[in-house]
Amino acid sequence: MNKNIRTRFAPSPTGSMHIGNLRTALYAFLFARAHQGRFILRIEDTDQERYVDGATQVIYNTLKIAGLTHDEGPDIGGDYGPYIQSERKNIYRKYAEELVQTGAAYYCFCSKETLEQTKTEEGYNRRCRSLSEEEIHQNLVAGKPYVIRQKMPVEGKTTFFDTVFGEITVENNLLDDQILLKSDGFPTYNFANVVDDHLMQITHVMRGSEYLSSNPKYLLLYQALGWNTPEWIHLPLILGKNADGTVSKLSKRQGATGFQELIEEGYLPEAIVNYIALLGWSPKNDREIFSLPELIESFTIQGINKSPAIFDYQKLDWINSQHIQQLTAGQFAALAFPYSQTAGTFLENHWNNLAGLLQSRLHRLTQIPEMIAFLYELKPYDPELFVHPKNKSTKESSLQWINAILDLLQPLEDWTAETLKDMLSRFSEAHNLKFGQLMWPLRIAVSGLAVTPGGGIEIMAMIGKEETFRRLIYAKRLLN
RNA sequence: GGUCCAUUCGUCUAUCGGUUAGGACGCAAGAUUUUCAUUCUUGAAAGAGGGGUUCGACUCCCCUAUGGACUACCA
Repeated sequence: MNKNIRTRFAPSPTGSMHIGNLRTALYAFLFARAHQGRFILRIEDTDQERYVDGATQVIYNTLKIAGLTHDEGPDIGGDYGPYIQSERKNIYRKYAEELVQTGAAYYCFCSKETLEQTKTEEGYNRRCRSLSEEEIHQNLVAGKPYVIRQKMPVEGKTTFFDTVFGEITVENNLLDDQILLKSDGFPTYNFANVVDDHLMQITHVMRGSEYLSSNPKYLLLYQALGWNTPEWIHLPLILGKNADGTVSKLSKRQGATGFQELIEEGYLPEAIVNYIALLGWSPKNDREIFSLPELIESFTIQGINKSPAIFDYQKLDWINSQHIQQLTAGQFAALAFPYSQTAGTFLENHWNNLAGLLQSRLHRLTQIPEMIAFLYELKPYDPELFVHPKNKSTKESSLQWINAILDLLQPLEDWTAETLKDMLSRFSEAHNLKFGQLMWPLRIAVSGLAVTPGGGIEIMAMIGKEETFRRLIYAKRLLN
């Protein structure tokens, strides 16, 4: 085991944290932790136009909530800082100039407009490759804006090795002279990334496979600078399913794609982490439910898959329900309570009881309000609900039993689930009734719903005697 | 268009030349439960197509098809 392993997560502060980015962070984190290595956070804010205020804070928050703690970063420092690229501006210039000196890069004075116009011409962006020393000098002293471009070899091939995808070879003449340093003095991602990964001594570079096709350029850059290359580990993409059944890069249209949005939809952070870990990685056994420490224990590079994965909300729902059920009753009650805040004090008295009923039937915390709304207010319902063949329940039998129950419970003082259960089961025995035949109409009457958290007795106990009678009488009228 | 990559049930995946191709979500049926849910049992459901290599291919090679990514002074 190599204890010097260093991985990094290098997001751009552009707003919300996309699920795909979070998964990249997760894998880099898991790999570092699994090998007692270090996990570094670096902010790539080289695009002045896309900068979003407060976005860096979103990154910190997301990593924190997800449990992906970093060992070095802008907020906590480290030996290889600064960890924000905008604060490293002159570092990139130095290396870019060095590349110009060694002939691996060159000044380009073409304006964006000229390039746009000549886009169809072959080699349109290589015009400045063959500028004479004199021309370059003149342009420079004239203060003409310029960028620095990487000079790609015109012949031969470049081959690199990726741990997941294997050996990949491309023809050098297909590589374009990408910009390393922009005219505003900032580096491009393509350059800053290479420089920083080297300077920060990153040993394993993990990133989405959308970068696979530009990797030859990075290899050439490492070679031109005389640096050793890191191990490249490209990750399969996460795709989403469209309404028409086609598949494309996961986007808003297909549902929540940001970590924060998923949290708002009622998913637990540990469930989201668990699910995205499984999108593109497999533990090679049948296990599916993992905590973060368990993921660290199981994670291996060999388990990373090559083919893209489609984000499936149904499976996320299931994983979320599993994590909800693993919560202790106390944890769940505390977590779920804010979602129950739709009405007054009545609920607080029964909250623990109700929470217990909810815990095993939830996929998302946000389902709580709709599931418990009937407790506060009985909505008008269809009397056909009383009909349930499996419980031998008809509208006639329902009316009969509701009448009988009204009489039976009229004198009851001790209105608790235990007593109710006791009285009702004795009643059903005495009348030679299947319990369901009695309970079906009761539950419908007190809830007005076919599906409820808890059975009729629990509901009756929670809403109290007075409300129970009010609802039973309402049902009676409905059935008459 | 060009380049690169990918292709096992609807979805996530296991299989690293020899398996009745396994698991999970979802779906269906059944059991349990005072309903629903939970839990349990069972079922339907897959190697894109065509060529090779091999005693033997899901697995290796080639072609085709399909899908995706890249092709920015964005990352």
